[in-house]
Amino acid sequence: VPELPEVETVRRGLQDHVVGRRVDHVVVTGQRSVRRHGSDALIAGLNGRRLASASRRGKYLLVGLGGSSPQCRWHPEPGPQALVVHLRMSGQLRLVRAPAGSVAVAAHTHVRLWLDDGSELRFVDPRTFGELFVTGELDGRGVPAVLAGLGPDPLVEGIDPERLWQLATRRRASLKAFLIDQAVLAGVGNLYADEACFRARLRPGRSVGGLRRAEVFRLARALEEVLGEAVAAGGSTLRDARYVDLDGHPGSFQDHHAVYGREGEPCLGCGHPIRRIRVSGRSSHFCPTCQR
DNA sequence: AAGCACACCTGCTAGC
DNA sequence: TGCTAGCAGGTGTGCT
Repeated sequence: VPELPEVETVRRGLQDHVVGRRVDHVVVTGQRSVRRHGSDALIAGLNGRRLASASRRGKYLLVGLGGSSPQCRWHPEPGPQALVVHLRMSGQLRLVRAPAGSVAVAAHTHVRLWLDDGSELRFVDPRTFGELFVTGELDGRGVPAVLAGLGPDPLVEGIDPERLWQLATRRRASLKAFLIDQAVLAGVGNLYADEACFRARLRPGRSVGGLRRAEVFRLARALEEVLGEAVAAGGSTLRDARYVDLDGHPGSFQDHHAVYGREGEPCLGCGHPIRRIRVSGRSSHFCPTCQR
């Protein structure tokens, strides 16, 4: 559920309240959240480091690390490093500004970072799909090598409709599968794919290779609009998957969903009941009269 | 070789 | 009312 707009909202919170702080102490209580390189590597990579920047690529958060760069056996490469965070399905980053240790620790808190201003950054994740790791090997834009397979980020690089059209014509898969493919665009997930399809008046089950050029261009515009509005609204917070920002506040874009989570409810455009089907294994919502 | 099924998890809910 | 089976989905892997 956390997709580009939700992760971007968390990024902005980090930018405003965490960037510039130094990590004084790291505690890992959930090994699965640090499974990529292990807790020793995370602690060694973060201890004493300055959190120098907060960027994002797709659904990945990238916190640039400054300050002393320890030559340790876990991060022998010289040059810049970054803390990479992926929230996956249920991960949350929460900032506790009260004196460290004075606020009850929520269930499923797996990593705690004590910062030099007395605040504490916590990683909470009931389903433990999310992860944190420190990596070197950043390219010129500060993107880790492990994320090299991601396509352009709609907010960072923008959406090139011509490129989207070129990619679409070579495929036989569904429009839904195309949109949630992170190599096509980084950051679009099931929810915003459905909302963009509604705005472009295209059914998610359409074969993407069968789309006309004008339809793909319409899709590019729809994606830009939906993602932009969702970011402005602070993302979507659903009933079950309760995404919240750094301060625990929900987003409000769920109040503007046209189709997602609205099965059986009237289409905002024509009143016809919204339908839900499975496309490429994903729950897909659409209006059968407005979308072709 | 692209495209698909499946595993990984826990919390919520629809349906007995 | 209480229980459980099923569903939710991002990504990595493995199979076709």
